[in-house]
Amino acid sequence: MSDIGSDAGLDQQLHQQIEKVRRFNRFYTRQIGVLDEGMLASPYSLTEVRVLYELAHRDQLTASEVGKALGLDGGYLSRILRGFQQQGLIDSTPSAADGRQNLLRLTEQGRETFAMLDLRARESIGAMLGRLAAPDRRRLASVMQTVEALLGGEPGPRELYLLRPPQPGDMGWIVHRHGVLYAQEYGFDQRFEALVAEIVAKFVRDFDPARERCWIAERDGEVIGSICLVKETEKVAKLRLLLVEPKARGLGLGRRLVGECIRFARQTGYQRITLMTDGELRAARHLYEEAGFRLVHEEPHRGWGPECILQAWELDLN
Amino acid sequence: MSDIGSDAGLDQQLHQQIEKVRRFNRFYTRQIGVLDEGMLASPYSLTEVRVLYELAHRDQLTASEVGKALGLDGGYLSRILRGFQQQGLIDSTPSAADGRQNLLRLTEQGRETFAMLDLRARESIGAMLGRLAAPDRRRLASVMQTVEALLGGEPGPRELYLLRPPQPGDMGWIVHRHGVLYAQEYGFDQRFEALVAEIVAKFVRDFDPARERCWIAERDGEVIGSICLVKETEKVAKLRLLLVEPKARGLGLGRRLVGECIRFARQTGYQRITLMTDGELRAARHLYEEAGFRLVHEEPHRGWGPECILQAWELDLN
DNA sequence: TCGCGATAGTTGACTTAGTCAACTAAATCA
DNA sequence: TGATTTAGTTGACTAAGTCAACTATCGCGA
Repeated sequence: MSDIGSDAGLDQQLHQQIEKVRRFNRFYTRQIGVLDEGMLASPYSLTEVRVLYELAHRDQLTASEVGKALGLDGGYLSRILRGFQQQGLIDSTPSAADGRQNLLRLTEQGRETFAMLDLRARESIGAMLGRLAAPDRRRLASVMQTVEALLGGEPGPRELYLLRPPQPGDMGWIVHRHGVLYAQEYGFDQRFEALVAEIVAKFVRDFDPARERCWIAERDGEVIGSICLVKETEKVAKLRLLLVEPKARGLGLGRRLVGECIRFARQTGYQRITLMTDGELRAARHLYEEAGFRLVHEEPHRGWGPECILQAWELDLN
Repeated sequence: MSDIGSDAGLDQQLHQQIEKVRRFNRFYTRQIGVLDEGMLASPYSLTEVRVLYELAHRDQLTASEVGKALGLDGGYLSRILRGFQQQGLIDSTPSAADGRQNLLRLTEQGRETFAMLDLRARESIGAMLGRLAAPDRRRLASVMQTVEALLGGEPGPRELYLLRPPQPGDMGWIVHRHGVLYAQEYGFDQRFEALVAEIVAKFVRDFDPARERCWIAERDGEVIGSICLVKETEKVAKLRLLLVEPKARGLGLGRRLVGECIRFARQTGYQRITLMTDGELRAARHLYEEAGFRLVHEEPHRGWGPECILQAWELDLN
């Protein structure tokens, strides 16, 4: 998916964003420093506190697990743990399963010590939050979650996707995303979005559950695609509102959606499916051809800003 | 720090917020660690890089100013600066004004060295941002600024939100959020969402730029509210599609939106504003009353699932 | 104008935090 | 069975940072 263009504008925007992030990093480094200051009063170093944290939150850990979790040097960690043991904060029992390992757990005293440190950390953050008004606090928490979600977003091996019937909000989503994506990619204006809104409204208003259907594709709780099949006449159905989010392209979702429509149309007794599309939509065109649709008509159209070519496609279901 | 009320609820909320902040701190500490990793390859320690940063960004600094800015120990800093001087990165000239001070500046070579380090830092952040889609990047930058503003305790009147004309996608957003929120709060079904879609479509189709308007409220690149004023007759305007996101309540946004509409209606020469609302919407009702609207009619309605009471309100201008 | 407390900067002695490499003992694999 | 890994320990080392004592200068008030 090559982006719109490598404008100098885009580039400059990225630079500004980088500067903002750096600024934030400097700021937050200092902020964390201030918050950690409280820990300096305790006889434990920051690293030691983090080790205690790990031990308090997962039981029966081995030294190497702690080391891996925190990225610590083995030798360093070994000494920290010996110190803890001498102070009676942890006890270690040789693992039955593996003679090389020791299983570590906080003792009662260790638990108390950690609780005290934990409380202090909470207090220091509580004090920071206390300086904010309640709505600002809420906002801060929510906004921090946003940062985490945006950056932590391990794309990883995610679920494929799920097709489901529409729920409240989905119809609006269809309008919203059509508006955004067609503006971005073809420069269509609000009139196009309004047309989609009308189509959607009509679909819901005149909905015939026996002969019409809408599918929403969802992945990780996020809508990533849509398609509807509506009745045009008793024998002819119309495919509408096909959309696949750019970030969900390449999953075969488009093909799947079109496939569902065709299957449903056959099963419901239609003899033909029609659809309208814009000639510019390469990916969509490819999908339709692949599914057996034929281009039956095209004409220029100029109602949404830039001129485009409206195409009518048909598929006979014999 | 005695809080507003020692509700268990408030208290628990604060605790959750504290946990979120701590979680964020752990997360971001690691994040910064990853970003700083690149610096490890250079012969300069993180502190040294920060000192160079200060020197590069403000000229004619004295050692103590740098020390204060970064919270460094004087002795430590003194040695770092001597090192820089020996490597030819900075030169220091005794201050004419104060014989104790030395004015520090980067040499040409120092400037080059810093540029190299700075580029590396930018690249590492650029790589991080590069993994995000453009809108997410914008959002991240903006949200980080918000964290900074909230914690930096700039008492200055910071930009709470921004009102702007609609862009592609916004109309769909209005439909989407109406659908979701009214389903959540009143159990309305898709027919309500469809009605909103129709209203929106009609608004765009028949839009009269001179006498109609729509405002979108945005915060951190995220839409948080909307309102439209449409022409009903030459003398009567209708207020529609007022929505404030739950998480943006308490900012006075609703009042502001209604206020904008009234101001615009006056200025445009309307003599009356009407609106329809549901009797259940307490917050909205309060807003309208406050703005001077009177309830002129109500009747039960049952087209969107649960029964509700449709109310007509009016405001005479002047 | 003298004197005193504060500030700018330096230096030596020290601690803390963390790294590296060599080692033992147990586990795993071919 | 022997070769290789892995868990954990230890000693020697370095980098990063702190602390306190010191000199030189400044600025202010008596």
